[in-house]
Amino acid sequence: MISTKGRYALRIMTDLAEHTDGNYIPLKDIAQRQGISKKYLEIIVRDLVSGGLVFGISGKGGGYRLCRKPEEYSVGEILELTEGPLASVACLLGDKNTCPRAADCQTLPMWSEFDKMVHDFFFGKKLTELIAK
Amino acid sequence: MISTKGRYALRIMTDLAEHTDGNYIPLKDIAQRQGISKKYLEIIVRDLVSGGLVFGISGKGGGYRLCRKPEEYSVGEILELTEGPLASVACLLGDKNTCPRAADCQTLPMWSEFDKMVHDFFFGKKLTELIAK
DNA sequence: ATATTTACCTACTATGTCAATAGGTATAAA
DNA sequence: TTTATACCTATTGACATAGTAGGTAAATAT
Repeated sequence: MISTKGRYALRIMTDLAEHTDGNYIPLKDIAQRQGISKKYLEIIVRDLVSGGLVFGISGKGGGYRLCRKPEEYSVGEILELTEGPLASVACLLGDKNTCPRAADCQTLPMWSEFDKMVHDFFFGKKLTELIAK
Repeated sequence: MISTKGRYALRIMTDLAEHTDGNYIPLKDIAQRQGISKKYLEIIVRDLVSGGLVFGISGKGGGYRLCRKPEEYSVGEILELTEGPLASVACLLGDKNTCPRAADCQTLPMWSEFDKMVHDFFFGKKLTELIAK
């Protein structure tokens, strides 16, 4: 289940993509347009900044801006940055934490197949596809 | 993320499917074979019984048995029974709880598309496909 | 009858995650 | 120097997860 964090992150990104006009967009505006608490968005946008997806500057006239062109972002990288790995089962998370029963597990192949499908879906989907209405 | 409950439920079901020989299979055996605490499996198998997927009888010689033929179970119904709805975002859960912004939401169509893909994947996958090695 | 094996039931708990809120500091422009 | 913004640390209430503990009821074998 995708949490609010990832969903809101996506809405921040689409909002920024739509309101790009050379200026920096203050978070207050995004919060208002999206109807989400600005305080909560601060937490989320921080991840986007530290992950190098958006750029922020302080002070009057400050705000946020995308680092790249909207079509160069995949939904997957936005979700992974804010939600953590998109793995569908814990068994597929770490490389070293592999379950001792992995070799015999009858369900593992299905989880791998599912995981690949999910990964392909979200990393194949570009930010611009959400905006184009 | 699929939790242990759903994953273990699936392993109970495949175990039952593989060890069907006319007799009832005690949970103790399943727990041993699968290396999972029997106490915890009790909780999970209860859902399977009340959901009508398996049948259990008490007493010596008792245990559990599938209600249908293995090929008549989908992975999806097993997961939904034990994990609850497979919805990927809260927005898609209730029919009445629909977000007031649904009509304008730019991300909702993607979540719907994703949801359908997940649903099709798990409901299209039969229990027998996990066993066939 | 009684012992044994099994399902079935209720309750509890430790840990962690989610979805925020609160209150502050630093920075930059007017 | 005021104002608007980003940026930072800490806290909280509610809920879910992943079990554990200890019992009762039912059915079979002896």
